[in-house]
Amino acid sequence: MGGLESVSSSCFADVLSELVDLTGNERRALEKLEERQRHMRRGAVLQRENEPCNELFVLRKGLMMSYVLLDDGSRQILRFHFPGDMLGVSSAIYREAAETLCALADCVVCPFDRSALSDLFAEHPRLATLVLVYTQIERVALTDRLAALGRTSAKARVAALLLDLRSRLRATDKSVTNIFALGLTQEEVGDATGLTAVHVNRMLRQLEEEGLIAREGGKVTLLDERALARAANYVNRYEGLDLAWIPKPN
Amino acid sequence: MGGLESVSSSCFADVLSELVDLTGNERRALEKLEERQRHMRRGAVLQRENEPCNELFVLRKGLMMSYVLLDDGSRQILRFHFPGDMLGVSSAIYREAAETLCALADCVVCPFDRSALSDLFAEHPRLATLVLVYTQIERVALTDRLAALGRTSAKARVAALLLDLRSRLRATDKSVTNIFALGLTQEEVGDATGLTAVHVNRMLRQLEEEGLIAREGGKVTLLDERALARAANYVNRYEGLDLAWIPKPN
DNA sequence: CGCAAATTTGAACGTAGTCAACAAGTGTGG
DNA sequence: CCACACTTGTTGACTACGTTCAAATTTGCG
Repeated sequence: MGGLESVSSSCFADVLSELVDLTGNERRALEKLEERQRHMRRGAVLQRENEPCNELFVLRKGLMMSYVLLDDGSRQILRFHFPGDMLGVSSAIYREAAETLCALADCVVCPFDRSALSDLFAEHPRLATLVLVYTQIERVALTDRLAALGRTSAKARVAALLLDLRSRLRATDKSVTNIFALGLTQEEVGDATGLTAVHVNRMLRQLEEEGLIAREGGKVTLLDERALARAANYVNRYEGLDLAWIPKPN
Repeated sequence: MGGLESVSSSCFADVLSELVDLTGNERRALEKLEERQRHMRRGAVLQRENEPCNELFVLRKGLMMSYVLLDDGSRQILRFHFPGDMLGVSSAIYREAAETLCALADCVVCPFDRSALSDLFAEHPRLATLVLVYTQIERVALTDRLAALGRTSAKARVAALLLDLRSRLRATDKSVTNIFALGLTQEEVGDATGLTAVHVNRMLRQLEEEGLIAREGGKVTLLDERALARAANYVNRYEGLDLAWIPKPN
């Protein structure tokens, strides 16, 4: 995908360094979390809801999702995960995982022990603050989706998903423009937006008929981002941060 | 409400000490976050969406909620906040608040500066881990609601709200039984569950007709908690924790 | 007591779900 | 290379859950 990728030894450090400049020591400490690697095929499950989970992960390559199953068999996708994301933090505090982690494409993940987190914080308190900041950005993304599911139309939710996926794809791959492969089935889009696959199909068609998007060969083109964002109540949560209060490294 | 309340000098420390035993030093450090107090009347706004927010808060007394407004004017309540909760963490990382914090009853809150968090983590790394654990319990509660809004019926959402409110009330006040005042209008229940006030009313009536709850004088009685939990896919997220990996204090 | 807010109920409507059938891809093994 | 199975996408007809609108009633409170 578009030339050489600079392969850092810590994907998570790359994400955090978008927030503040990291010191060499901090980088090296983060690299320890990604010493081990595990390859996964599309469809493979890394962690299953209600099963013991002793590890956390950094996603190094690929695309994953976390979801829960309700007892009528329906599925709610909670979050899509991109390279550099830390996975399984919320499950790590329970005896049994709160959500399932599943690969949507061939992936590379780096597993690490829960205690590695406390160790990290003990030696690098500023990283503790940054990890908290990272999890809170996720929290705001989750509450945005909560509001979307609770209070917006089917069309708005689908539009919001398209915008969000595109901007998160671009965060890891600058070459992504307004045309991209979404890499999800309509069923998966439905499970993320709280809709049926049938209705997702209708909403995509409607967005297409209104000239907001185009579709061809599994690729989506965002034709009118302004109108999409308006239809979707979309806010990019990676902008507008204020981290000036985080102390300089010692 | 039911006798003398043990007034600790840090409500948040009380919450964390449900997770692990705190040292005297840790407690004293947490007390610093609650040195200042501010009283608020029911309906008062502590922080408004899209306005600058320089502070975080610990809720010491009362009941609050956080919500967002969509541009069609509808409201989504994100979370109810009880004594001992830390508020405004996610907004503190932005220049402008991501959500509004509003008092549902007369409240006492303790404001503190964002930098107090980094300072706390620098001196007490174990508290950094505990704060992370605290925010992740909240995360799981949010994803439970995300799944409820996306995939469950109106009746299930209302039932889940009743169960959740009761168990969280009881967490701060052990005298709460299966009968309690919910302290919310049906409109507020609707804004939390993604329903209209009218439909909330019908769902409450239906739960009543089915013998799952009783209502009288603004108080709700949970008559059949088992059946309610079944109807609601309810999981108590304050159980099942595993924090044995957190190191002992030095 | 009198007013405003909250609750309750009914009727009509509309968004999204369900069910079903078919088309278009996608991958596999013969 | 094709036949086959299987997943995914597409479309239509019908259903139903929850909304909207409106009006009456109850509750809380100054």
